[in-house]
Amino acid sequence: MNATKIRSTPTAAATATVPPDPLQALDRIDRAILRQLQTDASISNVALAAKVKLSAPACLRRVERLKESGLIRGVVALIDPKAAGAGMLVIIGVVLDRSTPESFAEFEKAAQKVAGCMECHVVTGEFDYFMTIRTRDSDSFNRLHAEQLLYLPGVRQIRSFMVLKEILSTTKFPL
Amino acid sequence: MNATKIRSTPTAAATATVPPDPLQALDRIDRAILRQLQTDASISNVALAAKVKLSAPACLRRVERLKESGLIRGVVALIDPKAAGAGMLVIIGVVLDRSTPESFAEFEKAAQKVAGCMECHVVTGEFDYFMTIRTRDSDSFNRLHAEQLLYLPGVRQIRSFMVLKEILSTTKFPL
DNA sequence: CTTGAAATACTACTACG
DNA sequence: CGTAGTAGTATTTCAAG
Repeated sequence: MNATKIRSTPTAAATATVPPDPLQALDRIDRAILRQLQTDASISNVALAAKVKLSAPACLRRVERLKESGLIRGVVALIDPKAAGAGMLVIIGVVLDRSTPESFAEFEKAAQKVAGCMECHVVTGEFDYFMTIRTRDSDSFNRLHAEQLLYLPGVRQIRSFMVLKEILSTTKFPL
Repeated sequence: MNATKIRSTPTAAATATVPPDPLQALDRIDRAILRQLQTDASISNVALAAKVKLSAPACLRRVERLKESGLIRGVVALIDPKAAGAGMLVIIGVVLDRSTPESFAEFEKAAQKVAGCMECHVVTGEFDYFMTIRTRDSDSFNRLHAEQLLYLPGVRQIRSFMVLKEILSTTKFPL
């Protein structure tokens, strides 16, 4: 009955400089909503409301609040890579020649334009960047490698890890 | 005017054993739909129809066909990791002790249960697996590392690459 | 095989208690 | 938060290209 109070009445810990875990600050219903929308957001609001045992307007208000709060970053359609003819995934470790701000900036600008680049991250350790690239097959990757990757600015070394099997690839957040 | 014919009249190349590119087999409108839905799928069908200059029913039929064909794998809400208190991303390279089917199977089963594991892939090269894990901060990752990662079955070595900056992280497919 | 116009059923959304 | 009402949308039907 006062489960919703958790949202409206922050605890002492929640008001500290570093909130412990924003997701834990949500009540059971909000978490159920997020679980559902992360799995299938094409569900209608009335159906969602029924699932979480709430009236439609109340449910809609919660969804809108979750969006406005920024917790829900967006609602998107996911395309199946295989069906789209890009069944091959390659993870690439990149080492730059020089570790200067200009070198990093130049590389990042170019990396984002690489066809099929899904992720690009600056990392600690023996690599400067990790990128993941979706492409069709080894032929198309070889072409991409020879024509684009090897010409990325400031690159000393590129190491490719071909993905043989995708065990897990999710956008879902643990709740 | 016969742009739509591409869908209904496969070319000789498309009937070959390996279709060249399923996305190229789509007409301009289907691609516009996919572009929009990959960016924001919370748009109403009438608004989408207006954007692609089609009547609402025709637009809806196309969307449904794209879903039934499997090209659209699903529509989901994306949660902002930072807002969810999991602003830290770590990429992990794993080397197994033995390269036996049992060893791989056992590891994969356990790896999927690791809290915050977003991706897990078998790769070629100096690692057996790459995993990406979302967690809150270095403290929580350290805990995860000590309590879960080090106890994954059959692991010889784990190398962690902390993500310092996420340059690009997209679910969008190039169209 | 696809489209668009009209009609119906359902849903989102608002106002209010 | 829920109920009731209104506005707008999804969905079906059907005629036409």
